[in-house]
Amino acid sequence: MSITQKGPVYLSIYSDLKQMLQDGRKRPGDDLPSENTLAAQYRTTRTTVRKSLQLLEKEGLIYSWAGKGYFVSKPAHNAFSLDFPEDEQLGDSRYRRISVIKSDSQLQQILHLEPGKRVIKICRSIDQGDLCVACDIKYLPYEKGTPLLEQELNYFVPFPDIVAQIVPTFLFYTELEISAVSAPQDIAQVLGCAPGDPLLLLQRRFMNQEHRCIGYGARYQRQCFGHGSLTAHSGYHIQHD
Amino acid sequence: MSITQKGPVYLSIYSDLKQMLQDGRKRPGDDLPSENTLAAQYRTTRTTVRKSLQLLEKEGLIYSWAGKGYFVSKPAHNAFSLDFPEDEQLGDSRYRRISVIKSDSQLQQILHLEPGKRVIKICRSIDQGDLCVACDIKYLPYEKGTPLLEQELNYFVPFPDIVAQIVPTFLFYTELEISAVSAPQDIAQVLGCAPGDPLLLLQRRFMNQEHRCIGYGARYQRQCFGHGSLTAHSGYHIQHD
DNA sequence: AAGTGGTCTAGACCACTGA
DNA sequence: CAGTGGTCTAGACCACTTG
Repeated sequence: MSITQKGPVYLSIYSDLKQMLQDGRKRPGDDLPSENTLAAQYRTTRTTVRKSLQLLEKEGLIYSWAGKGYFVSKPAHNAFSLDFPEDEQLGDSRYRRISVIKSDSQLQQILHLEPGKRVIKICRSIDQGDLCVACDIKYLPYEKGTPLLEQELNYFVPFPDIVAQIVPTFLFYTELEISAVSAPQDIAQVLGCAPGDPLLLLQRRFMNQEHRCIGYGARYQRQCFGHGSLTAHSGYHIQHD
Repeated sequence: MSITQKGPVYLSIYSDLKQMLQDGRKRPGDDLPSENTLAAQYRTTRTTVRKSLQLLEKEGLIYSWAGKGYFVSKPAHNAFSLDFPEDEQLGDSRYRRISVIKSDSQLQQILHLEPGKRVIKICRSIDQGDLCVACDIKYLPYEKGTPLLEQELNYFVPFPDIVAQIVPTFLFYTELEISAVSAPQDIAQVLGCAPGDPLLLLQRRFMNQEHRCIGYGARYQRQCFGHGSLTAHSGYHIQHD
């Protein structure tokens, strides 16, 4: 039954089964051979067979139902994975400015700050050649006596890593909001585009476990030459291609 | 050592270890107790301990290095998951029109068709109350003699499911491209907005295993009242909250 | 050489689904 | 009731890393 002969047994079983899904021999909703059947077929034990099946289950290709068996699942073609490019990946940074400012009411609301509390503001413009493709404003609550932070800001440290110095990296998550806006006057000037031009607005909110925002970043991104758009993927091509 | 007493042993070990990550006792780069150590601690076998560790590994919280041990990984705060809302989730469909048209050169390029080949064109507008929030154009290569397809198109079948009738559902994946555009004349008319207004343009390309586009959809989406933007998430809050 | 994770065996008992 | 998956035991051998 096994075509693949090299490597661990459980990988042979795994790829044999996966092949059956990929060439349409097994379709969504169909059932798979039982663990015992497979164990007999491959002359191995249930433990090994289970390892193969759980690999497929983890990938979302199949699911199990105790007492019934394994079944082919229906792919979720609406679940996308998206890689958010850091500024550095997007282009070169021409303009960069860090300042500590008094928070206004809007910032106080976003970052849940007491009035008068100060925030670090990081501005940046990102170029590709002569063209400015994006500009970026980030805000962080300012805590005095975090020398590390002040050090790091002089280098090109990705924003999540900066946030991770305030809160341990497992204790926060990120929300990304993607929208389209007309270029405001000041942004248009930085980007060198006309006010009113359509821009992608990417807002990142870094949230702690209590779901409070501990860091905020807004990137205005311009459309140009195949850049300036975001791409995401769904389906089973990414896994092993 | 175990705090959790209910349920399977491997879940106790799992949540104990996870707790150590979440409260900062173990930080990215730190090593974890060895399988043998844990097995002794919990008075169980390596097999059971491995099950716990592989759960954490699958979630991306830790990784293993044969011969060395397990280590806490650095979270990828740039990897987002995004749920693409189907038309039905977005609002009600007011306008809907299906037609079979001759492909022009642009469509032929997108869908890799021979000249003259016909395509199914599905137009739709999506409303929330009195407001049109999005409009949507989808293209599919037209194959005569697929009565199923023609049936389904009269109902509200999600686009991926329609594509799945051409190609088995495991044999294609989706690419999503997100960009910002100025509303073209015709789209503006449908949406009831001014030409030139900023719109989110969401283009979906359904690709087969040979990376050829077998279905295309473009949605122009308008900004309004907290709707009209896409949100994505990254980090470890989604898993078990 | 001792310890680590990776693979695998040959059993066991359980709760559950279905005829 | 026989069959299924879920959990677990108590071993084994391997390749690898580290002192």
